[in-house]
Amino acid sequence: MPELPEVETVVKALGLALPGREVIGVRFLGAMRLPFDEALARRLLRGRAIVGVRRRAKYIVIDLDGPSALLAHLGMTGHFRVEAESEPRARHDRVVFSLRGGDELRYADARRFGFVVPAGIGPDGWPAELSGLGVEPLERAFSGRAMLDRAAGRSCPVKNFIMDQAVVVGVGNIYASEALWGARVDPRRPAGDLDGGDWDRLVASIKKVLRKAIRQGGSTIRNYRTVDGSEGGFQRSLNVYGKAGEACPACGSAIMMVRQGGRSSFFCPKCQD
DNA sequence: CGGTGGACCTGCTGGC
DNA sequence: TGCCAGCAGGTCCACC
Repeated sequence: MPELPEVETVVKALGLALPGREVIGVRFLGAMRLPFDEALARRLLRGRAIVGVRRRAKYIVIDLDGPSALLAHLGMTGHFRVEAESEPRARHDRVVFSLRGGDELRYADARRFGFVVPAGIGPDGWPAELSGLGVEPLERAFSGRAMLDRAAGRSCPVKNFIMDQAVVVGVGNIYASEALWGARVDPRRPAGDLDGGDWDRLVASIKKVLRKAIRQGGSTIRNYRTVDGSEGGFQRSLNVYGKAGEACPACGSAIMMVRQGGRSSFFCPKCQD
């Protein structure tokens, strides 16, 4: 489900709803990718106020006062809701945090690829679990020059390379295809074969696509919803993702789909080479 | 170390 | 109408 724009949208919504709220109870309802230590969570969280919500890569960090936090990843189908405790539980609710005042923060995840866990904050200001991640794509350090160097000698397809979270974070299957189309780069080209001009265009395209998608609240293709249940809007701006056989918006050629690393890639065989 | 492919899960859709 | 293959926005691990 969620790539950087979707996670960013969720973080913004949680950031409006949660800070100042005190956690007074934690319930683990079962079946998550990572086991949830309910006793530890109660000890770390109960009686503590949420002070902020931030994003690193596709991870969500919910900070509490003191050296503790909740670390979450939405996987493919994870989502948070903040609603009154009187609202009925959803089928796939996994963890419920009771907040003083009667609301609950609920994490639900049908496919269980995501998780929420209590986490400590390390000396770098982030949970230790987040070490080893690549550069944030909207920061200045993510540049064509840096990517040209990073990709030297790499033979994997450029589409897989830009989805490698150890290289650059936040780019997933939708925005990889969209950014490559915008930069007119064939997703099948070996990453190490791109020249400086290619990388300048591709990096600019990634930034542009992600920024626009953030402005539109992410893409809702099927599952994704923000915290209040509303949909994103960027699905209306997609040029190639999910559009095999349709006309390329730039040249009218039929958009092609190929499998790369077990994922579907969409591109225009005429514009992208 | 780098590249590839499968595993992990459930739910929905499209074709027969 | 009903069934089933195939596919889904992510990550991790084993194997070459």
